[in-house]
Amino acid sequence: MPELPEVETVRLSLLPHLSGRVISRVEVGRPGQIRHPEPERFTADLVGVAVVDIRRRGKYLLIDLAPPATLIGHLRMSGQLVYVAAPATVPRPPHTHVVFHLDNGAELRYTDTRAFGGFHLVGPDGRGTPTGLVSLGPEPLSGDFTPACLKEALRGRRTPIKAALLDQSLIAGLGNIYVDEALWQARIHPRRPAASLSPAEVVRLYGAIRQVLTRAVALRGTSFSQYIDGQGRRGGFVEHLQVFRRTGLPCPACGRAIERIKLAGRSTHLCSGCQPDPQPGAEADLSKTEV
DNA sequence: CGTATGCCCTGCGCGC
DNA sequence: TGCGCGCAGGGCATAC
Repeated sequence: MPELPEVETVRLSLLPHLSGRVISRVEVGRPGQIRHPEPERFTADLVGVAVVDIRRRGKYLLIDLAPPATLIGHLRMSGQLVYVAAPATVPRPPHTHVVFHLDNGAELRYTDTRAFGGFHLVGPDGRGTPTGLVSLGPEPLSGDFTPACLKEALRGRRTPIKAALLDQSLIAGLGNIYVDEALWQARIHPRRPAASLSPAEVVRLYGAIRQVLTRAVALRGTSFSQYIDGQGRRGGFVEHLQVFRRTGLPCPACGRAIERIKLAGRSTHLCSGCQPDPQPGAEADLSKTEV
């Protein structure tokens, strides 16, 4: 599941290959993945267009083009964007929904088993920009993001801190993996109301978010079964996960078994020793959701 | 406005 | 062994 570190890794791995390349043809095998404009116009408008740069905002990949336009991609759960230098020698994987042919004979292939991801092609007027990108919160790894920013984002929110951190309009780029990891590192229970965090806890959480994301980017993200970067390589952060997908294994800090609960509609991993429950009385309700 | 819920989609793991 | 069911989950529309 590509989150900020995985999308950043895809960006870095694609940039040297795509920069300056011209799109010669676009194949769309599954029109539903083209979100804007209509698939016919999408493919027509991209022919003869050059790639100038690749940026990232949250989990969105922004491919800047010339003449001026931006190809905006989102990988969602299972999307993969892979550069293939010699397409004739590499069979297309199943669920390859979009193929961008380049002027050097290479292909940029978009593969997505669950087909949640997709593309927007947006001109200089910005029409067709995904609503989630318009309302996206601050970049957690930018210099602008400070503990005061985090405190402001959480202000007045009664929703669980986990749900707040997953809300892309509050902070950009965090998903299920890195939220669980950051909350564990900050020793904060995921169910704590967002606005109830003390100033010291906000600072701890801020540091944890920055550190977890920075390390994950350095290790080229986390791979389970789906995620690979633009060259088909797997991420190295899996071995550094402390709680995520480690239900029943000992907490690296205290040795207590990692628990798994359901929260904000997401599976949530935590250590009840290191992350004290805000409502210990809700024990009976919790047991129903624990796995 | 803030918060909660359901849907999109496919592969996989579980239970019988 | 084989089948069917339910879960997994990011973002967005919709409802309250």
